[in-house]
Amino acid sequence: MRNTIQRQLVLDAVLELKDHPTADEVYQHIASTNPSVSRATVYRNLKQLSESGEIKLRRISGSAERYDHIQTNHYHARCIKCGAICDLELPYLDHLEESVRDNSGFKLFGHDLTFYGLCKECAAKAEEKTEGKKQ
Amino acid sequence: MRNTIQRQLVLDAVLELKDHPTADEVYQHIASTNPSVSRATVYRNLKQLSESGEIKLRRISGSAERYDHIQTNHYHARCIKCGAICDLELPYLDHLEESVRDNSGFKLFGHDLTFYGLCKECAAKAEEKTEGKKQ
DNA sequence: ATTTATGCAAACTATTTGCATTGCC
DNA sequence: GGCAATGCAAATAGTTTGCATAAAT
Repeated sequence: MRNTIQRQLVLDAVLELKDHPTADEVYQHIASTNPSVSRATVYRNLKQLSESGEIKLRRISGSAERYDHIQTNHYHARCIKCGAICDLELPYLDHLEESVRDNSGFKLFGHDLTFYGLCKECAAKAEEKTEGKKQ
Repeated sequence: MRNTIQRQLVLDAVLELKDHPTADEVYQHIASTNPSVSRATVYRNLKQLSESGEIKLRRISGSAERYDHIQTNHYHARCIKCGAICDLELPYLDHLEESVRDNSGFKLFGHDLTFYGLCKECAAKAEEKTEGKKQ
C-alpha cells in the first residue's frame, strides 16, 4: 500500500467531512481543490482505507454507502425526507447474533441496524403543513 | 389503481418466488413466460404493490432492494459470499425506537436490521479451504 | 371518453473495471 | 526497475422517467 497524495486527500476528506459522506461527497470535496483527482481513485482509496481499518464503511439502509471517520460501533438514523444521517445513542447490541435461533446454518459475523424517521427540520416542516390543514 | 395483467403477473411472481426476489429476478421470472412485459412496468408495479401493502419491500443492507410476499416483521441474514438472503428467527424488536436516547430531534418510525455472515454452503466451502491449507 | 398503465428508450445514480501511463519505494 | 496506483473512459448494476400508445373503467 503506497503513500500517494490521492490516498492522503481521501483520508483527509473523510476526517474533515465528519457527516458520514458518500463516495461522491468525498469526491466533490476533493475536486473543489484538486480537480485532477479522478472519481475512480476516490472509490478505490475509500475501499482500501476501509479494508485497512483507517476509516469505516457504513451500510445505511435506503442510502448509498457512506464512510465514517469514527470506528466505534454505533447506530444511525436516516431521514426519509431529506436523507440526512445522524448518529444515535443506543448501546451497541454486541451479542445480538447469539440471540438468533439458527435453523439456517448461517454463520453470523455481525449486523447492520439503521433507524428511519424524520429529522428535526423535516419533522418541523411536516408539523407546519398539518397545522395549515387544520385552519 | 387498475387491474392489469402485468400487475397480476408481478404480484404472482412475488408470491411464487418466495425467496425475497430482487426487482430483476421478478422481471426475469415474468419474462420467461411473458417476454413482452417491460422492466419499467415491473418496477412500477413492485413499487405500487408495496405501497398499497400487498407485498413488502425489504431493505437488506449490502443488497439490492428485495420484495417479500410475507408481510410480518422479521429479520434477515445476507451471505457475504454468494448474496443469499435467509429469514431468521429472532423476536422482532418492537420497541427498539423507544430505547434510543434522542438528542438529535429525530422522530423515529422504525428500523432495518440485517445480519451478515456465511450461509451454510459458503461456510462449508471456506472450511474445506482451511482444511486444505492445514495439510 | 377519460385517465391510468404500458413499452420503449433514454437518463440517472452508484460503483467497478480495463488499460495505458505515472510515480512511489 | 518493478509494481502499485492513477486517470480516463467505458462498463455494469439498479432504478427512474418522458413520452407516445394501449387498455381499463
